[in-house]
Amino acid sequence: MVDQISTIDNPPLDETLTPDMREAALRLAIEQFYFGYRAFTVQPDRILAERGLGRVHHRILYFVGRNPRISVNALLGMLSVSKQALNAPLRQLLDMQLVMIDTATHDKRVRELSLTAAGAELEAQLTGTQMQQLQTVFAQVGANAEAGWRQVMRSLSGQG
Amino acid sequence: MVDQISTIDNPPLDETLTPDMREAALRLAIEQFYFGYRAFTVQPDRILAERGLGRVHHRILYFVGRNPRISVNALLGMLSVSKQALNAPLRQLLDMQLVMIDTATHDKRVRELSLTAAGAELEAQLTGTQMQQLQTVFAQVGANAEAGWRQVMRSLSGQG
DNA sequence: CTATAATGTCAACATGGTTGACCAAATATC
DNA sequence: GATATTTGGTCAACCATGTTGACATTATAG
Repeated sequence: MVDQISTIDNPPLDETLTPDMREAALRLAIEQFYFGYRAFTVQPDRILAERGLGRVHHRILYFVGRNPRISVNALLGMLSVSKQALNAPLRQLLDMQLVMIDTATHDKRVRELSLTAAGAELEAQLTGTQMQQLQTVFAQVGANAEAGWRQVMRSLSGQG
Repeated sequence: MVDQISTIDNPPLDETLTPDMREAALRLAIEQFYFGYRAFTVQPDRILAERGLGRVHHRILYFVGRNPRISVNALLGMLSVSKQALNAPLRQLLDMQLVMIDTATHDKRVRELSLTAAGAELEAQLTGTQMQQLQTVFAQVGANAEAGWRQVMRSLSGQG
């Protein structure tokens, strides 16, 4: 695999390739995806570990930060986890006063989640490392490559 | 977040953006990365689940397939896990006759791993769904966007 | 002969997830 | 107003995946 990365020079797919070369190119892409994603999660994981938190907490902080006053149910939907899986880490974030909870005025069953100032600060730190990492890479490869990357990612996640 | 995806039209970064817009663009990229990667692992996970296997098994099958006669130690290095973590799933794959083991001729301590025919078949099926997914997306977005995506991924994983 | 390396295995533990069951409070419906 | 449904919380049992530490085996190296 390291072999492939060094000997095949990151070829794009086109119709002139033999099936074998096409397969090799696609396998290389899979590996780049895997290692790229892994590299992308290293820094936040390190910061989280210092506070005894994990990736779940990061995801909660991220989505609550992006969606202030989000309901528990809506958050569950975004994270695609069960409420039981959310319960423990969310309660932990509430105890640590990184997330705060309010009862909705329109429906008193609904609990609305928001970040506290401290929570927003931690979230900014976590996401900041990833934003910086992306910014560095985007600066390296240029706006054209960046736009291509976005297009592929959007299409993959079904938004394109 | 869905809001952002639908209202901001996937802007590339450039120096004319305000800091706020720059941050929004980078956050959008982070989300695309997260959801894109998640979408990328859904299909293999489904196939694996049918056989009672997990992602670990896929990773083992993949790297052994790409590196026939790989030693246990080398495999550990690629997966970045402890030998204890590898032990159980690897033994399972051996028991299921998807991976086979040989003693190296040059050093009888070393055990060399390869896929059996059945293992190669399953690996091809698993990786095949991902290759097809990528191929579809690449065809949709064109060779230029694909090349950009590869550049970004390579740079992220530290190969560029 | 002894030290080191490659592998395998056992135990204890942490994390993050699942499903099922059940409860309370608030709202919706008949 | 009685009843059903929705939202949320919690307990328990379980599974998958990972960790570290300790120890044994075998083979190679010095």
